[in-house]
Amino acid sequence: MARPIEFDRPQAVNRALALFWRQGYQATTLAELLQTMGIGRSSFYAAFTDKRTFFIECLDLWAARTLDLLQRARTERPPMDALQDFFERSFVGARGAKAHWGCMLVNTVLEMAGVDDELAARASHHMDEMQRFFQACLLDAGATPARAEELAAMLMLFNEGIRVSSRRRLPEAQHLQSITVTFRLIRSAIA
Amino acid sequence: MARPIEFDRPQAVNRALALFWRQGYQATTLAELLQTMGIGRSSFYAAFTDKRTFFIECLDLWAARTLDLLQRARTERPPMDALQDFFERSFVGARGAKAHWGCMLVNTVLEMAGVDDELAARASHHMDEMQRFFQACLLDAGATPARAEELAAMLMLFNEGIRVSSRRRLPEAQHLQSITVTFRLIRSAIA
DNA sequence: GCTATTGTGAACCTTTCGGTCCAGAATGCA
DNA sequence: TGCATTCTGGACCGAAAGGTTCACAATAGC
Repeated sequence: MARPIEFDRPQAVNRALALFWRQGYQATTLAELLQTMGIGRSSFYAAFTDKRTFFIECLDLWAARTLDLLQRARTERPPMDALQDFFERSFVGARGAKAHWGCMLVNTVLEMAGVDDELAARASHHMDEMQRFFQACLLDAGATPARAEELAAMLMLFNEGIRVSSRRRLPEAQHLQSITVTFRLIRSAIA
Repeated sequence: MARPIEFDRPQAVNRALALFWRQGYQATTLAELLQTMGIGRSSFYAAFTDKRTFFIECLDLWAARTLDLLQRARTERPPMDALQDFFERSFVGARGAKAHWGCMLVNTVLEMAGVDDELAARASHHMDEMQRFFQACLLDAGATPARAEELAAMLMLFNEGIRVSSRRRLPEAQHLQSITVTFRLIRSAIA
């Protein structure tokens, strides 16, 4: 053995992920990535194969973290509260400008559909997983199976909408109000 | 005078618009545009200044047409029917794969926010116009001013959501059902 | 302290991007 | 018919993209 990896891999990935999240796949150049990650070209290619493969790694990581966030909230609160908190925290808790970056899955679907369908499909697949989680929460909250499926679809639609909306940089109060109104509606539709 | 313009400008713009709509701004190359429009490079630059300016022209045109579609439907039907038809027709009436292209304004906001904020803001502005139209319809349908504003925001959120959803190529029945459910909800919230 | 091993930075390469330029072709007018 | 005008196709350009290569440097084992 010889020289070990000298850069902090997780940290570098985190920084790159933020770039992809904010700017999308195409608009993020390799030069930007390298500068943000603080590594050289050859180190990048040695560690991550290429830009596209690396993007997939970031995308999957983003999805895994988001799902994990949901699951942890679920252990601490009643199911519907966990879901509502998940949305609210995207806005009130978000440090920096993260609140305006939307959802990386939604961003990717819209950017890559019709351009790189494999990437779009992968993002879409992760959204299916999220929707199944919504559905499980709704079931836990007492909805009938049919109702839970219907409402989970509505909730995903709401998710897609509010993530688009958050990229428009509208006044934050609007988003919070949308969340309140929507969840009031959904809670009343469970019973 | 001498040689007149030899290509069909409106037709060329229409074809280019479809490309931008489907693939977005960045993924659409000049070479693709020229081939689709059936014109040469210099003709393009003579007629449309440059790619970015031309994209803005297409974006504005798309918005104007959409708003026009809404306004015409409004003269023919009761306000809420006009709105619901507007959404349904995006799916059942759409010839070709257009149903999977979503909304060019939404697509542009998500692609360009954080990359070219002027383009994103312009698309967002057009969405504000649409939302104001929603609001007017809701007022006509008998909602109180405050209620109309709130519901218009919800309807725009729904619009954003379903346009994302339509790019995911999910079974079409799901979209139609979302429309039905949402409008049933909104209609009942007016009274 | 020498050497084999392996990660690194920088120079380099190919392709493709958006944009410019110009010679020539096609027209209206005299 | 000939001239002036102007639009067109295609060659051309610099910049920037993603990706490859390689000499060097830093380490672990002896």
